[in-house]
Amino acid sequence: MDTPEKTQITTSLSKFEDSPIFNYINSLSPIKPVKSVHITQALHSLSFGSLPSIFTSPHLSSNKESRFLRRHHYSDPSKSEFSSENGNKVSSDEGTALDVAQSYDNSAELQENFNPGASIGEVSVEPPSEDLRFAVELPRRLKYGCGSPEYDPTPRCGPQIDCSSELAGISRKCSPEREMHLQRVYQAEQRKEATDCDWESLISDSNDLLIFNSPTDTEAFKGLMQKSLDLGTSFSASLGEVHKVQIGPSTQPGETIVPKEINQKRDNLADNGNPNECTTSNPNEDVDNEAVSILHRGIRRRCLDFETAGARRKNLGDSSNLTTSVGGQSDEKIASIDKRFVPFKPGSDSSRCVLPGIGLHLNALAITSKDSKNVKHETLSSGISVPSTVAPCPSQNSGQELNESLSLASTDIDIDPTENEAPFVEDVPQASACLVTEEFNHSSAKKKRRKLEGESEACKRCNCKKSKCLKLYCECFAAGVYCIEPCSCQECFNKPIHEDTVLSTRKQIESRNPLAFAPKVIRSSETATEVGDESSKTPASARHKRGCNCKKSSCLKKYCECYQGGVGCSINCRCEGCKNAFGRKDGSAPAEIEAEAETEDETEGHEKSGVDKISQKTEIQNNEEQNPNSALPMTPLAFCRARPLLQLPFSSKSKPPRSFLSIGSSSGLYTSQKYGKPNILRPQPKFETQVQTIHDDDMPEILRGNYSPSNGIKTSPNSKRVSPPHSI
DNA sequence: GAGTTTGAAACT
DNA sequence: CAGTTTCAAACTC
Repeated sequence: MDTPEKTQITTSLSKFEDSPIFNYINSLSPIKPVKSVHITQALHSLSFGSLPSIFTSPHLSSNKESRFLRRHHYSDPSKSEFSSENGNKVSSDEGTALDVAQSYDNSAELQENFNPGASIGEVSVEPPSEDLRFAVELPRRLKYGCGSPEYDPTPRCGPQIDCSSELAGISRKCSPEREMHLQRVYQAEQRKEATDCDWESLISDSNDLLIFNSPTDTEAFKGLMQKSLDLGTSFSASLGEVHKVQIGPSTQPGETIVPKEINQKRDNLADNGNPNECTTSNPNEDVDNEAVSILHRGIRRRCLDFETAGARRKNLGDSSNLTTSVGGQSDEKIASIDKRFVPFKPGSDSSRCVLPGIGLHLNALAITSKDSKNVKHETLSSGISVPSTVAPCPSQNSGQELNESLSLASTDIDIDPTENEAPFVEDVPQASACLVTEEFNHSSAKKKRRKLEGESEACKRCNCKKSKCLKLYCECFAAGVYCIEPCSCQECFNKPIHEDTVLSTRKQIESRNPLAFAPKVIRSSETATEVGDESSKTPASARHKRGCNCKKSSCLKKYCECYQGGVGCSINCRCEGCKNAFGRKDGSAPAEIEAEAETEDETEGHEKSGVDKISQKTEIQNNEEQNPNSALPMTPLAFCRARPLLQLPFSSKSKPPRSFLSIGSSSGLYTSQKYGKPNILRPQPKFETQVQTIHDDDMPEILRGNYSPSNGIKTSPNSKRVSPPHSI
């Protein structure tokens, strides 16, 4: 491989030598050089290897080239596309040229090319400033552009090719109205494209599912998915550098990003258009950047989405890494991968249920058998920590039927083209469902809710009337997710529209109680691993963070958070007459409980108070198990204290840290089981959430190893409320 | 579906 | 920190 590539490279280089001038000329004339195509092809085949070795920057160039090559490939030189591409081509050439000669001229040309107006072709009309804006708003347009009917739907190689050119055109038009229009078109087009590309279909499906209100979200997810495909993530970084170089040191990072995104998007569009066909290049690179930017946006809007996306992202990244390792990846592999991801994919996932992952403490608490199953599937299949939100949130498409069964089944079907991937899919639908549109009737939502809850609590739906969904009374808010359609809340402020309010409120609450949004139930890894009997295992391994304060329910009803979470009561509980089937406060086994319950009923109240102390000792030991945190906490905190919503802002600012992403997933009910580690966290709730997330993403193995509660726990057993470790 | 019960969350 | 109030879920009818 190498040798042939080198030879090709040499040839290409020779050509490139000419490139500077050639490029310059090209820039002057809209007509594209035929050579470029060949070169690009050669480069394409070459892949990154050779060039990159020479320069760091080359990676970018190489990547671009590959992209460009594709484009050229697909598009005829005569077409306008080239004009837009010229800039790109130039850049690619530049990369090579830089390597060889690093001529300033080239850099200058490159800058020009990059400039919005740079694309000499027809597209390049816009002033740079607008382009930047464009880039910022980005992906949407790009994609929309592709989808937009205005452009030639009939692509030669694929619709997307044209799209790239179109994008440029679109970029010109930037006006918001245009965007709106484009969005509409885009959505419509996606469906059309679906036939052409599985990817697109998948994505479109996800859209249909509704998770994403805005196309941007979907795109973000797309980006994520694509990201998974990334051949070399390293390239993205290198790209960033390259852009800077090309653009000029003076340019700020933000600025640099814009052009990058644009180019990338263009490329991506082209690539995406025919994933199967085009896959050879690494569209992923671009995607990463895009995805990140997009994600941020999307994330803000829906915590859940973020989490899921992040989780997926990780997953994708992992998978991608595997695939990427192979220099020239076969399209087939990628495609297969994509398919796998697809179900997870942001689009599908996010669309349906929001963030299971995020901070669904409550969710975490209540894990139904289904949930657990789902989780298991996820873990097993992907090994990824995709939070499976239990509740099948009704998909918009489905209509109200949503019922859990439907949602699950339908989602699988709809979303996944690949049935094999089904396990993944299941999770996805649930999560996405939560997000759904508000269109659903509240009443129906309640009914559904009850049904779902009974079976699985995956999606939180609230019925708040006075709290405006800005207090912990609201399950959605408490879970760190935005309210969605199924919610029958009144005067709800827990919506993306009121993001600021939500965030500020969360901060206030956290200031009061840092652990307020931490998962309430901490589960040990043991529980997580086990598929079968959640209840049986969970009680032992998992415990409610703060413990309950039940007096009349005997911890036998859902009024009891411990019971609701499927965990036994612990020392932390102040409950009276505890009969928790999952484990009494005193530590008696569930079975015993039943037998004893009757006798104890009266006495227990007293006993507990008295016994509690006694049991405390024993439990304390247990707590050690539960509180593995001591060791772990550090890592989680380090990652992020983030809570879903709070994190969002962060994510928006900068790429969502993995932890962030993971958080979502981990926090999710199901995730908690998976990760079982949470027990470790117990002592410090915040950590818990964080830790969990961390586990999911990066730390899992470590945590798993650590998770053993054995670590000395510092938690104060007596006080239900753990002193919030001051955050960070 | 309406009303009651319950316990967490919020407030004082 | 303790007591009270508020709130929404859970539950019952």
